[in-house]
Amino acid sequence: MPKDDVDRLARMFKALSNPNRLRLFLNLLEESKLDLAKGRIHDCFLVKLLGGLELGAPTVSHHVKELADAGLIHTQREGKQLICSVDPEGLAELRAALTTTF
Amino acid sequence: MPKDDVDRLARMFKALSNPNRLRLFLNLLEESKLDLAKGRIHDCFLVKLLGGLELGAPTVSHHVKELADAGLIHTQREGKQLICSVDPEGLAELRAALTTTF
DNA sequence: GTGATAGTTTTCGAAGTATCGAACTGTAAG
DNA sequence: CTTACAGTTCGATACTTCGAAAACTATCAC
Repeated sequence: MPKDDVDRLARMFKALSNPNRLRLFLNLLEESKLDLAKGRIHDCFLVKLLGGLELGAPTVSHHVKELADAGLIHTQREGKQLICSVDPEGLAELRAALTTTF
Repeated sequence: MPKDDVDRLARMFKALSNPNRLRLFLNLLEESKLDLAKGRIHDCFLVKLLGGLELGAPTVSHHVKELADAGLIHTQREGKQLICSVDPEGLAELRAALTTTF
């Protein structure tokens, strides 16, 4: 595998290496799953993603940025709120890297 | 997902978050794949896994320990050498966490 | 025993990370 | 215009991590 690919992969894994950040991502993933039942990709407010994590606003903002920079989630403003969604391509890359005939 | 599970997952991701360590793991994964053709789980010397990585022995030793502690690989001594193999359960956990109906 | 090989432990400095509080920037509502 | 809300940026602090050098341990060959 080319060095650049390994580096990008490592960056994704790093984004998931912090428990709080991982929780954010898993919550979003779970929301996406639920929402697929309704036939569309789900978007989610930040507040909703926190789900009991006791973190300050600046910290959350930082974590969301890390996930976005790593290519794992997508964000967009909608009025006052920030809407997050899982980036399907990033997720697919992760899964592909871990998939073997093993 | 329970906090303990999230923490253990985060630890696995952290083990893969360093490019050099990720390369070690991917090399081992690749070796495992090749060897499945011969019908057994593959073991591999450290030296072989390095594959051009320019790292000192202490650094490699440290990385291997991190991967083992995270539950991603299994190690055992064989004479002078250390034999590494992928831990199938750890790998399965990772994959399960990233697998959705998404 | 000696020497060589393969890996480990300890320790260090440089660099990076997590979290927070305070101050700031939109955006919507009144 | 003012207030409140949602998130961001900045700066500080405490902590972690990567990689290396030096010294160590364990194993094999002689």
